[in-house]
Amino acid sequence: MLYQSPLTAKFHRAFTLTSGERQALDAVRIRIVAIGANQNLVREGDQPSRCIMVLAGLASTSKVTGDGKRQVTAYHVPGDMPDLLSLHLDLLDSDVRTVSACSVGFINHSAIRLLCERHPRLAANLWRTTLVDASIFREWVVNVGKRQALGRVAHLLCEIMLRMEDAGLASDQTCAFAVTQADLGEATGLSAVHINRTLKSLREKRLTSLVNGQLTIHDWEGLAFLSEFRHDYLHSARTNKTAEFMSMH
Amino acid sequence: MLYQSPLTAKFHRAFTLTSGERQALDAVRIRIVAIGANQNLVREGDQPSRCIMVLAGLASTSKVTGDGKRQVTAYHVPGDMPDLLSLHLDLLDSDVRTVSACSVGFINHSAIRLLCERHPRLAANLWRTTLVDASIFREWVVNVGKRQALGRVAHLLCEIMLRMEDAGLASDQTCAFAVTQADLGEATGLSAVHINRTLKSLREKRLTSLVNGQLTIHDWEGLAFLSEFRHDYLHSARTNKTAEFMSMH
DNA sequence: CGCCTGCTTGACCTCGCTCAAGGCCCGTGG
DNA sequence: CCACGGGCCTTGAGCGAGGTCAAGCAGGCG
Repeated sequence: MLYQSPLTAKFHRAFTLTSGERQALDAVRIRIVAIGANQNLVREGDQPSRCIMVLAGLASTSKVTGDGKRQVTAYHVPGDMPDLLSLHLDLLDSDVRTVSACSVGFINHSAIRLLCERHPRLAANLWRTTLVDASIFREWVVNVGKRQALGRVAHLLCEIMLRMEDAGLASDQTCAFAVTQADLGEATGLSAVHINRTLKSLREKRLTSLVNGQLTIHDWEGLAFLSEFRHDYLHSARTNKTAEFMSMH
Repeated sequence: MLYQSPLTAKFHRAFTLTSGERQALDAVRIRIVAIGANQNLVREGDQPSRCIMVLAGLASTSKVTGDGKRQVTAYHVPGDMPDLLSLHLDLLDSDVRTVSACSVGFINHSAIRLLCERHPRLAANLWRTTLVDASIFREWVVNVGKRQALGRVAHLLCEIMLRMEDAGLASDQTCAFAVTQADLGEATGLSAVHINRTLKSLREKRLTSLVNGQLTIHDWEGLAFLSEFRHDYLHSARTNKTAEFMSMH
């Protein structure tokens, strides 16, 4: 559908909207801005009065440790709302940054609050998206805590591919993933040098390749096996309990 | 207040309840059960129709990796609702287990849904608690991803102490924390042997001691400095934006 | 053209793992 | 009452995954 609000599109992917919901979503003002790579969108300690929605490109949530190093805790693909949590938490505890050049939308908290008050099903689904985010955080704890380098990187690549597919941005096991090897190090808790050797190994095993910001998975089975990847933690929008439940009313 | 529902107590700690809210909370049926240590409360793949609230003891959320090892992704102190997410996610992606012997309350999803529909402020605050959980997950990613053993263990101990304080269960820098060294290994991504050496080192530095299931922090400043501990990510209930905002209406 | 960013590879080192043995405490049964 | 066994804690020894440092290379851009 042409001229559909990105917010409408996000919900539309999850379940069938009523006309009232659709109208309310389309009515939400979104200020769209283009931003270059490696820029802060919001910073730890900020108290924003609006939320971000990634419309194009790749963003990340990260924290800086005492020695100036950065740990990425999440990547955000188009459709994600990285700081939706600022709706209920007074202070942000992480930075949200662009990784590649991005197009982002800014949505005022007040508009989202109104939406939640008037449309409980939309509220429930926004809550749900933050729960999926939490589920991904849990998997990342496992990833950095238990897997070794090869599986750890492989797991991350599997996740990115599936999430890009869900967002309709992958085809033929290929999607954009414009990260540097140093970026991957920050996300996996490995050094950039070791990321390089790990990617080389994955390439030599003919599992996957990451060149020119394009991720291609040549052997999904092999990569998933190597990384013990189970997609359940992504709670893919295709099976969406909240929508089912609430549409029973 | 005597005979107050644990659910009421949880919210009461966050903000001042209206009498309607209080009545609704007190009316929620909670089935209370005592369970021994190291028991599953719910399992990965379950589709529960009720939520757990920890009333006494220590629980954890964890996942098992292919080689049978376990990674703990969160600890739960009394007042926490470890699987509140099952309200909106169809399948659980983690196990929830008791660590020490626990008293837990079971609350039906239907009761919580009713509460959320009729009392938006309670709904917002439940949402908020899941956002705080997510914030803690993020910090755990940083902890396992970037800090080395000494700081990693120290950071965890700081977190536990603060959360137990928030729950009103710590005094004099001492609280119950009935974990084995193997448990701590599963939570930090370290081997039990190395946990032993790390705790020894923390003991020798006169920072903290963990004996007989009792955690004592002798030098908070020192321990926090060593682990770069910043408490902001706990979004302590004392400053609670949601409650403030919604009571302005 | 020169610089800067990112990729690649080698050499060396170290933090934390594994394996192994011994000790302590406590519950159970002879 | 003591012997035994099983958790859990403790410590030593050796090893290996991954970090650090360093150098060279390729490509894009002012």
